[in-house]
Amino acid sequence: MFKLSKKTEYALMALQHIASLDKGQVATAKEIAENKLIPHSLLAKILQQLTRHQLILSLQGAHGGYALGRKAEEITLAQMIEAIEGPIHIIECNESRYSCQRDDFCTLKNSLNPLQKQLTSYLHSVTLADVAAS
Amino acid sequence: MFKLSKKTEYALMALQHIASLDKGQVATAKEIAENKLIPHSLLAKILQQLTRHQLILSLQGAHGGYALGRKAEEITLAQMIEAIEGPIHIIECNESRYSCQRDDFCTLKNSLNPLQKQLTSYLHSVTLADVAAS
DNA sequence: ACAAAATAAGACTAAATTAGTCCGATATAA
DNA sequence: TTATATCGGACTAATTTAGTCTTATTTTGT
Repeated sequence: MFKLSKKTEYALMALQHIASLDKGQVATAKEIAENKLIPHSLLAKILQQLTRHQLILSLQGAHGGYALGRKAEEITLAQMIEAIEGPIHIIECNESRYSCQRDDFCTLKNSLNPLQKQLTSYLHSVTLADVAAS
Repeated sequence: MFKLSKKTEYALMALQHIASLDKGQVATAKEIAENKLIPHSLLAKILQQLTRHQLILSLQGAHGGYALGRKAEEITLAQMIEAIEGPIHIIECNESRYSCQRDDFCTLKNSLNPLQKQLTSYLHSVTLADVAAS
């Protein structure tokens, strides 16, 4: 499927939420889950991934929660998606460690290269600030 | 995953192959399968789908096979992908019959609309002629 | 008429991915 | 020291994708 996963959708919703916080505020996984109707323990996992990728930062313990890791203008859509789904390759043979029996004659990779480039350059050009504005 | 399925890859390979035929020639599923290293019975299914969507036309019986249904310049990448994967929607809530509990407050759809539009307009602008040229 | 070579169609199985849950550990504020 | 969080990993269930198999139909050539 040429589609973002539910996890990614949830991640984007959560990031929108976190981006809307006032400076100094944090949001808990529970708050976000209730606010956006996302299963709490699934969202918890997603927020952990975003934290590992440093899109957000976490404060542990009571009164803990999440805040943006950097300015919304500096978080690209590409980074958000790739934090959850891994590197974006529209076809499998674009992946780094992929070796294919068709290597010597298959031209699909070349044929779809423009699409791959178009897409990734677009995803790098849109930021959380743009996404959150809507 | 933000990726084309194997079926779609196979479809594109097959279309490239068929597009390269001389006028009046047809290619059998078996030929294409051997040429592109695609499982024969899977490819057979894929070619049937492409036929139903009229991207190619089939000649049944002995000496039968497949040929392009119209000029390569008139077959868009969008049509090829959608013949196999169905309508392209980067998020689920863009789908026609999707109803969502978050409808009244979720802005994700709006936020990602530019991406959806960018992508589909690109896919409609590229044709099999472009794809086959590589 | 009949055999051979194709496509057509649908049921079916297996593998992989996605979605979601649960639990025990750790961190921190009050 | 208790309550409230995040962290991390194992686990299960559901869905999608990939691929197979079988039977029927179409068409050509003999």
